[in-house]
Order: sequence, then structure tokens, then C-alpha cells
Amino acid sequence: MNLTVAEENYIKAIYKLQEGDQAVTTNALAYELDTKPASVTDMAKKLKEKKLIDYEKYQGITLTPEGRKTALQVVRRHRLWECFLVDKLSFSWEEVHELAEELEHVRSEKLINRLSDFLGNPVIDPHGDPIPDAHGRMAKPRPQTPLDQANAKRLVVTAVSDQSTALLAFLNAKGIKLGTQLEIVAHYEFDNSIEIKMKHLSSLTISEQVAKNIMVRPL
Amino acid sequence: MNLTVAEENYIKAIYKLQEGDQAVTTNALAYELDTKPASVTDMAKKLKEKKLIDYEKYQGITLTPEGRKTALQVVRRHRLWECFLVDKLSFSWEEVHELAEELEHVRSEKLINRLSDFLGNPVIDPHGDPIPDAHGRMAKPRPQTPLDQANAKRLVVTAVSDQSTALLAFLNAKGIKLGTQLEIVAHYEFDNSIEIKMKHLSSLTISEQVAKNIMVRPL
DNA sequence: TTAATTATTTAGCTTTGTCTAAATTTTAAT
DNA sequence: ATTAAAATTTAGACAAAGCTAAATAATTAA
Ligand SMILES: [Mn+2]
Ligand SMILES: [Mn+2]
Ligand SMILES: [Mn+2]
Ligand SMILES: [Mn+2]
Repeated sequence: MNLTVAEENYIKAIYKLQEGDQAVTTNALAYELDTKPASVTDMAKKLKEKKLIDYEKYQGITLTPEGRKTALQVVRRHRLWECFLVDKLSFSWEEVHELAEELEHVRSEKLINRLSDFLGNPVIDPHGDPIPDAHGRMAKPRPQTPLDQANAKRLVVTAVSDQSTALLAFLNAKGIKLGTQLEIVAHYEFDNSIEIKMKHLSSLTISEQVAKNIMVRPL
Repeated sequence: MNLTVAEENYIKAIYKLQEGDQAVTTNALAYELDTKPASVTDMAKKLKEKKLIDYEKYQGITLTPEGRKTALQVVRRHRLWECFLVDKLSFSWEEVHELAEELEHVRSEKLINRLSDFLGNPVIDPHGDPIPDAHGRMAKPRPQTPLDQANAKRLVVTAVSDQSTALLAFLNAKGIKLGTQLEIVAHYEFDNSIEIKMKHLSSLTISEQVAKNIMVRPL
């Protein structure tokens, strides 16, 4: 099955939005892909034809097993390229998503497996997301929660769930990265902001919006 | 000026075929790009519109200075990726062209300049072709001639002018690569085949067709 | 210098992926 | 149970890139 770049992008976006089994809506997919709902409907018909998704009018979209396999391949390529850019070419984590968005479409098993070897077969990408192996299997991530829901006091940052340049740039500015250890000093119920303290630094207060997108686990 | 992948491929092909100032013909370009003359005519109109080529009906195609600049950027990306694949991922020289044909279309100055640094700013690619620098300047290649026209006896292989998998596989089989030193033992005028001898090996005879595509300079 | 051959262009059609505007279906609210 | 709002689909259009078949221009041969 030979997919176009657009088809791969759709499959990956469906994978991303399809938490568990819940069907992905036309509008959500259009928003995620920065396109229009009418375009999504058109593409849904094509992907159904290719047996990559289950789709019935007005009923939303889910990946078939074949579609999920395809999605995992694209995700693998995306995340390995992100590792390459950060580890080998010294890009910072907020710069790599867009480039990987293009590199992920070079389809060569040999290339991607050699790249993985070259990188030491990493299992997480620069944003803390797991990298599927050549068979589509991912190490199941150690349990992690959004910072705004953490109950332990001493925590370590394991991932960021929003990967917009804006959030990543903010985290850079505050010195927060994967592996950063922090302590929760206070919750402020007025706006659900959270005061945190990192070693050797004065404490800072972050918005609920930011806290929701920082994944942590107890230290 | 934002170019499509197809436009970049055309510009690169025109650059390749346009030796000196001679205009590139519609048919030659169609053959090079494995497409049809009618398609070339269509694209020529678009590229003229974008001021990348000079083109008048029936008069053939030449790159404008802007077009040449674009071509050199694409060539730079292509050849740097080939270096990456060979030097870092252990691909052999006959495998890299197709992959580079796709990778070359990821347009990011920052990416390609960092890749170049990472590779040690190489000046020739795995086939002996020069790599343009960030400003489009290439080290002018040291004088080289096709093996079938060499007059010195002791020679060193500097490049291959045909990069088909078939030729490269043949050269692999015979142990001929960039830097290989060889001696011309005999010319056979019946078919213009050439007998050569490499150090520590028995001599072998290669066809004119092969000899034409091996570039050498006197040792 | 005609005539034949070759090269190139034009015309018209196809596929992919997108859009807007209008129609329809589903969901939520009275 | 209607009605209003929101979500989704359809219809019709467009741009990019390709194709085939037919027309035209340029070149070569007789
Ligand atoms: Mn992508
Ligand atoms: Mn990532
Ligand atoms: Mn290419
Ligand atoms: Mn090359």
C-alpha cells in the first residue's frame, strides 16, 4: 500500500487523537491538521477505501489494525529524526518538530533502522514520547501524570504533552527540561496556578495551562 | 520563492544537463526526469513564470542566475545527504542516490548547514562530485578525464560520471572505488576495451562503456 | 526545395488534495 | 416534541502535475 504524504499525515493525526477506542471527529481532525472539515470528509473516504480506517458517515473515524501499523511506522520515523536533530545536530527541542514532520515521509525501512542503530536505538524522543521499534512495539511508558494532578511533592519531568514552540520556549526560559527535578511548593486555588521549586533556584509560579502539559512522576 | 518538489527536481535536472550555456531540449529533460515531453513544456511555462529559467517556444531551456542559485542549493542538499548516508549510516555508494533524491527536498538552511558541519564540511560526495558550499561555491575539481581518454599509464579514480546502480554495482564487484590506483595495461582497438591492473590483483578488461564513466587523473 | 522525419507544443482529460457555499444530519435546548 | 445550534457531508471549483492524441514547427534527407 503506497501512501501519499497527505495520507500519512492524516493517519498519524488520527492515531494521535484516537485515545483508546473513541472515534475521532471530523472537526477535531480538521483542527489538528489545520485544514477544513470538508477536506477531512474527502480524505476519510479515500482512507476507508484503502482499509486504513473504519468510517461511516457522521460516525467518526477509527484506525483499522493496518492503519495503526502504518501510524506507528510514521511515528517511529518522526521521533527518530527528532532524536537525530537534537542528539547529533544540536537542535533544541522546540525546533525539531517541523523538520521531522517532513523527514518522516522518507519511506525506507533500511534507512530508518540504520538511523536508529546510529542513534543507539533510543526509546524516547526529545519530548519524552516513546519510540516504536521496527515492529511497532513501544516500551509502555512508566506511569506519569500531568503536573497539575500530581500528588507527590518531589517530582521529575518525564515528558511534555503539548509540543508547540510557545510552550517549549517557555520551558527553556525557565530551565525546565526532561529529567528536571522539582518540588511543589504551593497550589493557588484562585487560578489553579502552581508554585514549584527547582534545586538551587528560587521558586516560580506557573499557570494551570502550563502545568497541564508537563508530565511528571514521583521521584 | 517557494518551490514544489517537482519544480526542484526540474531545476536540478536542467542544471545537470546544461553544460556551459547550451540550452536544454524538451526531450532531453523528459528523458532525464522519466516523464513526457508534453509535461516538460507545461513545467517550462511555470518555471519561466517564476523567473527560474529562460524559455521561448521551440528554443530550449536555460537557467537564470536565480535558477542556478536554486539548483546549487538542491545539489548541495543532495550531496550532503549522500555523504551522511555513506559516512554515518554505512550505506554503499550505489544505494544513496534514491534516498538523497527525497531528502534533498527538506528545505532548511539551518538543517543543511548543521549537517555539513556534522560531516566535517565535506567537499566531494561519495561519487566524487563536488559539494557547493552555503553560498553555492564549489571547489573547482582537479582536472580529470574519462578513463577511455587517459594518456598517462598510472592513474587514480576520482569520480564516476554515471551513477546508475548497475555501473556502481559492477565497480563494487571489481573492487574499483574512489581513490583506487590503477595502471593501463592495454587498449584493444577491436571494441575499445581497456585492460587495467590494480595493485596486488590480476588484471581485468573493462568495456569502453564502463571506461567512459570512470573519471581519473594521473597519479 | 520539397518531402519526410523528428521535436515540440496544444488540447483535453485524470488524479490528488484543497477550498467555499449550500444542504443535510445529529445533538442540544427549550 | 419542536426548534435552534453545531457538526458533517455534498456539490462544484481550483491548482499542481501528470498523461495521450493531435497539431504544428523545425530539421534532415532526398
Ligand atoms: Mn508530516
Ligand atoms: Mn516529539
Ligand atoms: Mn529529488
Ligand atoms: Mn552523488
